[in-house]
Amino acid sequence: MELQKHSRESVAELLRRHGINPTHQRIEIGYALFQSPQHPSADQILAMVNARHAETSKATVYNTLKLFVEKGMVRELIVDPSKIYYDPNTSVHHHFYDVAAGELADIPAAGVHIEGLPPLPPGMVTEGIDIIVRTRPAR
Amino acid sequence: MELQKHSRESVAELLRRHGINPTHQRIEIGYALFQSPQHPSADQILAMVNARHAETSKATVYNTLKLFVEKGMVRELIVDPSKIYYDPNTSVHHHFYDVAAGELADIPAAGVHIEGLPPLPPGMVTEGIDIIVRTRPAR
DNA sequence: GCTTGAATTAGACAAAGTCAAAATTCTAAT
DNA sequence: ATTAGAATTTTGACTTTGTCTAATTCAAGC
Repeated sequence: MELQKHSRESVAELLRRHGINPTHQRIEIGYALFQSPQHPSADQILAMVNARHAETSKATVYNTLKLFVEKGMVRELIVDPSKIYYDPNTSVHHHFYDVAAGELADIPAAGVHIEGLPPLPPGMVTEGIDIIVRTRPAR
Repeated sequence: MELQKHSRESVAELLRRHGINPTHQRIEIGYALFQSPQHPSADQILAMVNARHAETSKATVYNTLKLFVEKGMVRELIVDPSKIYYDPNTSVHHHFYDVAAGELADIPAAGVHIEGLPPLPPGMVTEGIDIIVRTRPAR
């Protein structure tokens, strides 16, 4: 399964498989992302990568995440108006989003059906369908 | 229907109905929002309101939109990682989002069903369910 | 008119992400 | 090993969106 813990070696191999040259910084960024228990944002990845000593710069993190997305290795999640979360699971799935904690949890797509959607606007094709179940703690 | 063209008078009445004191600035902001053919962002509303002459400040637009949301008159749509779009239609519905044009279109909820969602995480309640069909022009 | 609280303003500020140019690293060819 | 060009990273400035703060204005009640 894609979401198993990765070693730095397997991250490098994953990068190569997606047509990405595995530089030191890219491996560290990929490793941090795939090790994270939550879908991290860019600034969280930056903090993780640089936790022990400076490994990489902010711009490199952003540039690298953008490359990962372009190469289809990672998915952007847009649930918060001020930041992007990154999801290493590119298979079709959806999310619970706890708005109080700012945390995402995967909903497996298996068994989830949407019925009754109207036809697309003319001339358009679907890029994806996001289902976000916004949750908050019960009071 | 909620989405019919509004006069400034009917915007004022709508504000009162939502427990909002209808000041001049609030009426102008509400009028711009309800007149917009698209779901506008804050900066678009600011530009519309101030098109002929300075009617209000940026901070007032943001403060006012926040109040409209709190009072349930307007809904925030989060489909773009860098800005919030505002939707005067607070009934349950979903959206097509053209990522190339940055434009939203309503999908009426009637007939739309989601089946197969798992139970919520323990201790949580649903605040809402967003379905966003991301579209792009066909090539 | 005065007072008080609500509303607005203007400019500063913060956060997330981007940009541009310089520096550094990488890679392939010799 | 060296070189050259491409790729990548770095640094600090910048942009955009939204927030904050203190001063000012407005409106309602007395």
